Amino acid sequence: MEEGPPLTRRKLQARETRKRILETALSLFREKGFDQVSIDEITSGAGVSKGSFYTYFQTKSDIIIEEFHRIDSFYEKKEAAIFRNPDAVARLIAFTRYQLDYIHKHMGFRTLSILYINQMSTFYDQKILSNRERSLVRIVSRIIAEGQAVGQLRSGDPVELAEWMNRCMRGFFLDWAISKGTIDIRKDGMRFFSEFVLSALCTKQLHA
Amino acid sequence: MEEGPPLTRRKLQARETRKRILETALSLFREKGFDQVSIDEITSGAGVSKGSFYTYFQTKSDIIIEEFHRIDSFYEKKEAAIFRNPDAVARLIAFTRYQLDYIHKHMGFRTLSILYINQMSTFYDQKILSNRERSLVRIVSRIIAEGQAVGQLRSGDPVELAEWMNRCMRGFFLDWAISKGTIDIRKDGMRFFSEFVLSALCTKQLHA
DNA sequence: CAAGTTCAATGACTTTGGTCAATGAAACTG
DNA sequence: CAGTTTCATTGACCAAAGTCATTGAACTTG
Repeated sequence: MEEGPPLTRRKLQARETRKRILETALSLFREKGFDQVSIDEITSGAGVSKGSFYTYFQTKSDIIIEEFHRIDSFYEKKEAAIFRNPDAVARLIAFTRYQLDYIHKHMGFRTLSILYINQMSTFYDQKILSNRERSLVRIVSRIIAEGQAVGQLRSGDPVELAEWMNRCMRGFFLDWAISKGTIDIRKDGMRFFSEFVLSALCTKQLHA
Repeated sequence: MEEGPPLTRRKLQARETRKRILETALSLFREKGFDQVSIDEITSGAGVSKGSFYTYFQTKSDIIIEEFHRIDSFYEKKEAAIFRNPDAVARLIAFTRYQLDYIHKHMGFRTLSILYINQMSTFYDQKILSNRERSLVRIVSRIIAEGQAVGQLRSGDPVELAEWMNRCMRGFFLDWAISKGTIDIRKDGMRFFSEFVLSALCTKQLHA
């Protein structure tokens, strides 16, 4: 999958150090919460110096970013199940349900906040959220394209429509993050999606 | 408008101090940018101690929050002009154009980032963005209700629909903030709104 | 108006995220 | 294998946000 870099002993050691920092940090975050963990705590826990932390990560929240990428492999894993649904609308609903469940179960609003804050603050942007290469965009735009082919969904560039749909959901996640989880992510999220966002994608209204 | 608290000399002095801090801070932010201004700089500029800053504001970004409220009086001022448009769709488009223009001209993506970051971080939430009392919600839900009455817009609770619409726009602003202003807020924002969000509000599709 | 209370204001102090010049072992090179 | 370069690692250092015990003038009370 990846190209093979020359794996010298040094590189191996470096990779090991990076991994140890990452895992120590994640474990501490899980235990005490992001804000309650200092970088000194992470590095002394991992048995490295503070400087080492910064050779591998730009900021404390970069650790969270690293974890975030897992969501895309989750989508990949669910792709087949999503496409087992009969039509585009059912697929989009299934997709959204998986998304809400995953974020509810594996991320939480605090992590999502950190992610958004990181993305707004950092200048060396990794363009994580709006990267068109993401599985998120790939899967949704595929569903949309197929829905258009059978006339179930409105016309327009499928990738752009996927971005627009995801953007609306991002608005929901932002509201959720700001509400500190007060909003019911699964119930309110599904309602917002199926009652509102989805209808922007359909050629006719779903609801009388 | 406000109830009259007993205005002792002390309270008067306190109000004056608060005002001086606020204005010094805003002026420095405008001059050098939020991140380039330290609290020490603000307080020494205002001729008060650092502790004073924290008796009036919880964090540095609270200053920005204070400014943010101006946008609602801007909406109020534009309300009449908005309602001069012939129908609900035209009004919603006009509203959105004013919104995008205002944010483009008077806020900028950095200020918006700070606002969102503040809202996600602070625990003593002032619930600024999703507060149903805001003019933003009042005006939009009024447009929607009138649009429903003449059958131009879909049915549903106007306040909820207004929140949903605003949420979608918040998604756009988040993307804009993350893109560091790379996205063209007025062009792309109008397109996103009129081509996508708006169609979730209409009984029939606008575009063939 | 004297004694007691409030509270705006202070600034030294703590915490913590982030920097960077120095180090030396590992990796090249001829 | 001696000389040179690379680069992971270090930890003292810095900047700046945020805390809090203390102060004393402004207020209240009897």
